[in-house]
Amino acid sequence: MDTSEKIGKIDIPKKAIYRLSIYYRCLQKLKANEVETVSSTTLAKAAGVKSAQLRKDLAYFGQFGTRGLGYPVDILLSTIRDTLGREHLQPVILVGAGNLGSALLRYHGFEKEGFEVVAAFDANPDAARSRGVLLAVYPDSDLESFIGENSVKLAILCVPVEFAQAVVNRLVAAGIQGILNFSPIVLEVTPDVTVNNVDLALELEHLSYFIR
Amino acid sequence: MDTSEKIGKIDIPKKAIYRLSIYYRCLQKLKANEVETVSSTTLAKAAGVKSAQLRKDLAYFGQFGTRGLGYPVDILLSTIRDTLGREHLQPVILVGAGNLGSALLRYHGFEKEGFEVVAAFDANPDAARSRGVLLAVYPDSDLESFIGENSVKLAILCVPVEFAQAVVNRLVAAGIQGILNFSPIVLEVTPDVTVNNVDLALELEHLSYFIR
DNA sequence: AAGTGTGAAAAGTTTCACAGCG
DNA sequence: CGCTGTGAAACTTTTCACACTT
Repeated sequence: MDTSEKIGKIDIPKKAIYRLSIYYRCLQKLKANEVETVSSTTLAKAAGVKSAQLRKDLAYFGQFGTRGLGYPVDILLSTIRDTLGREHLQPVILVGAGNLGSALLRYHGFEKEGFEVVAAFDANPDAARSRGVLLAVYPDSDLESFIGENSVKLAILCVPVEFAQAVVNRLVAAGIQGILNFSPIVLEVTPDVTVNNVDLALELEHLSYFIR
Repeated sequence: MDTSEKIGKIDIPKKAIYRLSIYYRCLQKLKANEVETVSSTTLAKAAGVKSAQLRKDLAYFGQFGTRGLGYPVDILLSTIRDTLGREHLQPVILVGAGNLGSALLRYHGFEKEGFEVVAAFDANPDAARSRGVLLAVYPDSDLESFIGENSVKLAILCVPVEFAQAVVNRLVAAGIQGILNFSPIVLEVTPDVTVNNVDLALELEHLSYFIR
């Protein structure tokens, strides 16, 4: 029974999944430098973790290291890509093209890492367009039909905090399964939906505790 | 190793400190509604945690609940504020007023939560100014003197990834103790400096694992 | 010799459950 | 009675250390 009945994802620690993304970045850099093999010590140092942790993390989803040698960069890259579900471009929508939202649209950090923001929505599309956003900005009434027709599963949420929960309810009902939430609020969703909170003021507050 | 003294902050779990900020927000809302007392069950629900956890978290830094009644909103608020080191406005600088950086300057999420972004720095201040930033944008050569003269301890870092480590070295040497880092890179700092990473693409990647 | 894979110990967190106070 | 404060149990994650493979 300890041989996992639970298929695939179930028992990889959540934090290990975050680290997988970090490893992925480091491996891309190595590959760009035409490195073919890397040891757990070297990769761990680049990723800012302990080598034992790296080995354990990788072991969660297979054995592909060679003892005495290290890990083949190529194989690790494609395995992590598959594990993270990044084989194909994931379409993403952005809801709330206000100050922060339209900034994110002009910022190309997502595209660089292989996510395509396919559309933006706002209660007032014209205002957003005037903020220098090049992407199509639709009225939020089009949300449901767009999500359905384009099978979008991921959404970035930047609406004002007082509207956040209501918009989330609509997103979830329309089929969104993952939400990157920038509003400082605890969102309620069904258990099959994953919410990731990015709360900038909270991060600063946290820092402020650690400075003396 | 376990030389852990009870000197002030030392042994509150790190995750509890994050939650403290969340509780703080919820309490502010309660106070705005003129609620005077709140039970652990109610506050916990608002914060999205279990009531036992809330009680344990609060107990880390004192006892101020009244059995049978709950916690006094006012006292909790000021205690958390003190614990987080938020008694006084913390000045913050922003380094790298490019796309994301200047967006954050126009976004007022920090000010709303009581942080004052006092200055911005960029290798090319004119370009930043043209992005509609109202705050003073200084050339990055002024960093060290500004930090020294204004005793700034917190910095938001939005420079391109290839410059990030070099800029951080300068910030740390100049006396910065907490860094909110938006570059997708693992920064090396001395142990007395705290780095908080906000890696937007990484958050999306993480979500992408959980959708099926 | 170099470096993975992994059980087992340690450390860190959360949850339980209930005594005890107002 | 209602609700806090908290030891102890349960669970999660990290680290250690070493057998084992190339």
